[in-house]
Amino acid sequence: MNIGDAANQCGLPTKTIRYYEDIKLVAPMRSENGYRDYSEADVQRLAFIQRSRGLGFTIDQCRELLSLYDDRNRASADVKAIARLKIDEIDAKINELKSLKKTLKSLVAGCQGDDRPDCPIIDDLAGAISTG
Amino acid sequence: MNIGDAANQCGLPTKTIRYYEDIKLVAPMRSENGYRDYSEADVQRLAFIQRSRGLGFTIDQCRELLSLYDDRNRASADVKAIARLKIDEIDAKINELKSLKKTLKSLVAGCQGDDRPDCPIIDDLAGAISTG
DNA sequence: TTAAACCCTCCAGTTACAGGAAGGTCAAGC
DNA sequence: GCTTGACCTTCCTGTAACTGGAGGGTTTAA
Repeated sequence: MNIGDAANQCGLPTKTIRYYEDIKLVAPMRSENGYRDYSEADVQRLAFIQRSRGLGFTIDQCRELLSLYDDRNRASADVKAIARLKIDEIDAKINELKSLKKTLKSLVAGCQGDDRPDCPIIDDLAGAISTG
Repeated sequence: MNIGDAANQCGLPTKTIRYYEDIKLVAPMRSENGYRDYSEADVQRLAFIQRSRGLGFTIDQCRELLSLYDDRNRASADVKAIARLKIDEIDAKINELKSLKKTLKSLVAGCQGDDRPDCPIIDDLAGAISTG
């Protein structure tokens, strides 16, 4: 099938699919007219990538997952390890964001928020010791 | 002072400082030998950016904050609004990550994690209906 | 005088695509 | 047979916010 139909089936834009071919995640056949020709397996592979990306895996992690997907003898422990790593990454990111939020909230709480120029947020960013 | 000293004082790499000049966040004088020459005000400005970036503000938001920092007649409400916006963005990102984490955790929980190929994580990514 | 430690500009690479130009192909309708 | 529009192709550029490196000039200390 042509790239447009493949795109409809896997839920990825054609641009993205061509990009994935560029970086060698998928390798469809070519028709005589030069058009890409996707098999069902190709589309499933694309859908696999789409879901993995949606879960926050990077392209490199997708590549690793794909090689496990391809490997009929893989150990499920290998897959689990990658997923666990991702969970740890997500946790770290969440904690970082929480800490940022806390700081920002305390700055916002200390700011009058009126039409006067007095602003502890700016003072803090400028390096002054905030009194809040 | 030269860029190296400025870098030490504001906590940014020289590469980054030059980049900030490129995108017109700071505009130091030049010495006769062509070297950048930073005033105390320049360094404070750089430190301001460094703290803002550290709090997760984008460069564009930093630009906005800087214009408020420069404006002695600004309303603190304007600053507060930007900070609030950032808090909302952070909240959205946290929620998204939490949801991803939840999905991944349930997948990991369903996976045996041994040396057998049977793996519900891969099955799920491949689009099969997981039995877990 | 020479070596190290600075400084300069410019170019390429990073991540994961998106947008657009310029052109070939195909199916439908007149 | 011809045109129109919807496809498809490749190639180039841009995004965010830098980082690394090449190739070269300057300053400072020994």
